Amino acid sequence: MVKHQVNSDEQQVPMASTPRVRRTPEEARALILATAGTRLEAHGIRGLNIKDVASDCHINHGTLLHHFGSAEGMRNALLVQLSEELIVDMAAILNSAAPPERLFGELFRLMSQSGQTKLLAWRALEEGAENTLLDAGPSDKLIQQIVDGVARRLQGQDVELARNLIFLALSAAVGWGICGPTLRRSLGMSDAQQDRFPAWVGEQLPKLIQD
Amino acid sequence: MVKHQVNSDEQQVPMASTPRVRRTPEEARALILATAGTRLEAHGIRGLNIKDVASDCHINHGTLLHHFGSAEGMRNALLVQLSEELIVDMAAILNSAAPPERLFGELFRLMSQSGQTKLLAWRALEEGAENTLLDAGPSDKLIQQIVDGVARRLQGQDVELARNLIFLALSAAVGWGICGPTLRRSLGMSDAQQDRFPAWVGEQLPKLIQD
DNA sequence: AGCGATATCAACATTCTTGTCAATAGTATT
DNA sequence: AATACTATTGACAAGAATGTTGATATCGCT
Repeated sequence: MVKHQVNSDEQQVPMASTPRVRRTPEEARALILATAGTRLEAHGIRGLNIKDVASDCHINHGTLLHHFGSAEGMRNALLVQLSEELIVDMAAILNSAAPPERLFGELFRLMSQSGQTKLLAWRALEEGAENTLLDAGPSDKLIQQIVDGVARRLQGQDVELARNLIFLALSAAVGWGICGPTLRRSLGMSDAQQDRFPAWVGEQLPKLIQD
Repeated sequence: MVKHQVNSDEQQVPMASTPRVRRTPEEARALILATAGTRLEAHGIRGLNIKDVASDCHINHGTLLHHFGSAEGMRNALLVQLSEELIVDMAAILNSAAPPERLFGELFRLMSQSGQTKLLAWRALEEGAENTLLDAGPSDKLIQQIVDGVARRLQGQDVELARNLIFLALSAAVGWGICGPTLRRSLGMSDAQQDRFPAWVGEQLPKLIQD
């Protein structure tokens, strides 16, 4: 291990005075959240600690706390951002003219691959069963978006049935997004078959409506 | 707060010498795992730290480490035990003479409420996407149990379809077990309707077979 | 009863994460 | 150019969780 080589020359120069990058609060928050999102994909929930996120941003972790108040604040902000992104993507699908089977399949694929889903599931697992607040935030708006969109597409069908179907699709999307690879291996399912799974779900679920 | 009242009398008695309970290793492990399981239900994953589990057992956390080697070892042992319990319950359902709709419904309910599911999901979330080993342990045996059981009940139907159905049911069970209450609230679904959901799933999924 | 094996305990050490604080350095405004 | 504002930084503090160690008490065995 090489220690700091302090010779007479370097002692004169007082450390090259690290040039600071000063961002607007918006820029800083955007940078941090983007990095956090990347870390969530790459390293899972444990990648969402402020030290590592700040390190990836090349900023001090105190700066991160300055912008988000706390580590939990950062995760909340990330959840909000991911939810908003998900809402946009979902609206695009719901407003498209795609046939129902594509509709369900795409929604399923979107939900299951979203980091938002992972964050919500992780919270539900971390906190006990009693503490599932989630404070009517962007998630509720998101779900409402889906319900409205699907209801619009089903035009006058049984609302109760539609709600159950959505509930099933969302539950499956969450479970598949989290444990999909694990279940796939255990089932001896091929990669190709797993890739087709969202489309298959999209084809099958609408069949339950016409019954 | 009452401090240790040390008077001249008690000074003679050198601390009442806490009576130790000495268990067999099997008893100790069983006690610890039972307590851990209870904590998992009550406090979520965060309840599975060795300090709290040991405290609930009224034992020192060093003792816990003595029996399981590490905190991760304890969680592994809990996962194994929960898996074995789940296998037993599942075998009872699969070997019963219940009609298919009850079969699926009961399997769904069982999977979704199992702590085993929560532990598996938590691992997948904590570690990044790359680390989904799970070492072909009791979970695989569990899944195989289901596949065999369902295949026996379906007798000669399309195996590919059956596998997809199982995949769907398991994914939905995982997602529902974790995020069910959250999704329910967001969907504006009543408690009663959510209670009927497993049964509904059990009725609907078999319909996809006869298609 | 004496003895060996080991389950148990208390105390300490380590590592990780979060959080605090005073000082510093860009940026905009006057 | 001087000044106010604040984003940024480094160093330190606090707490939680895991792990280590030596001593001790309990049980089975002779």
